[in-house]
Amino acid sequence: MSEDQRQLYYHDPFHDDQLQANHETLFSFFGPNPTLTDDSSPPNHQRVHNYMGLTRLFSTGSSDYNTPATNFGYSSSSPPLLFALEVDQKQPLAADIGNLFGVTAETTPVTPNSSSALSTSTDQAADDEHDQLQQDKKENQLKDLVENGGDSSKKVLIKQKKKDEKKKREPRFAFMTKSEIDHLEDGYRWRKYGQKAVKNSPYPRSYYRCTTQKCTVKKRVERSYQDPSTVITTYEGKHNHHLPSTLRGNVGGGMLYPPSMMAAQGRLMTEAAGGSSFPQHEFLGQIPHGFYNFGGGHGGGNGGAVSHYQQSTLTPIQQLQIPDYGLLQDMVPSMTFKQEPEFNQQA
DNA sequence: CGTTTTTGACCAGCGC
DNA sequence: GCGCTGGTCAAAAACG
Repeated sequence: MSEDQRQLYYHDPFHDDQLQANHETLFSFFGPNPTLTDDSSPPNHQRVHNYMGLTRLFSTGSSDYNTPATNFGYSSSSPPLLFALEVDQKQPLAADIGNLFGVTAETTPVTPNSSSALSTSTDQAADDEHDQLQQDKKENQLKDLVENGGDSSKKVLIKQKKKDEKKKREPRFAFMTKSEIDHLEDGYRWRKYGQKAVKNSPYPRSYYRCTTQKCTVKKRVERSYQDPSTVITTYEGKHNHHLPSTLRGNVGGGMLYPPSMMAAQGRLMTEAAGGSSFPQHEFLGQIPHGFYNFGGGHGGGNGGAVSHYQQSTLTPIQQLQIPDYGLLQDMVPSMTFKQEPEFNQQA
């Protein structure tokens, strides 16, 4: 591992409250081009292609669109996570995070020993405590209402119940992506339904909804104001459908890795997940042969590469296990993760 | 013409 | 209660 990569790892664009990381899940797949800390360097290196799809990255390739979530072991007791991914792309990125995690349950406190550049764990704990207080408060209010009786109270009660139901949020998973474009292609079709200015940030936040009927998955896309080259994509909910067969300028379900990712020795920032037990695996060796030769960057026309990729035999990694999250390699069969040594040493 | 994006308005939660 | 902020709605505009 290079020093640059180390720097990249410890770059912390989320120590502020911009991401609301304590509610979310952030995963980090930083690549070998640690430009997060040095964006002054022009992209003069060859960007072989700049299109990728996490759809396949995080799905096993099986037809079970919920498999990744299952494999990831996300449950009501799972702490939030946040991925960060360097894509170094100009073309859309595919990122099927929503389907990846396919979550339905609420998040619960994260393990307190999670070392985090994101400061998510302690914040999460505090937040949950706060949530609990709020919940207690509400319960007391409801109790009062019931005890006092009366029609008006009933109405308020109903309203309150509705509120509570409405407030139940799907868990969220946020990805950091080093990208020049905001909305990253991820294999699903999204309709933008809102855009808001973000406090303390010159960059707006966009709100998208999955266009598939009865699918309630949403995602938010915003650019980090601390590192404008980084896009923060937050998924909420679980897709109840497969990838659309027809996609705009995309290959349905196709997964194309950018070289930066492929050579990334993809690593996971594990602090939110308990931070530690990633075995040392190499990633580079699993790049499908000839993968770099497809025509990404030319806009579309990448079916051949997908075909090639899909035909590639990827080395399964059985040992990769994330505490509380299950086997990540089931989700990311083409990738191995290197553990940042420092993450082993809990502060 | 159907779909998607834009954008101002609206609402809810929260802190003061 | 008021103001701020995040999130959503929905009509109009833009797009393919």
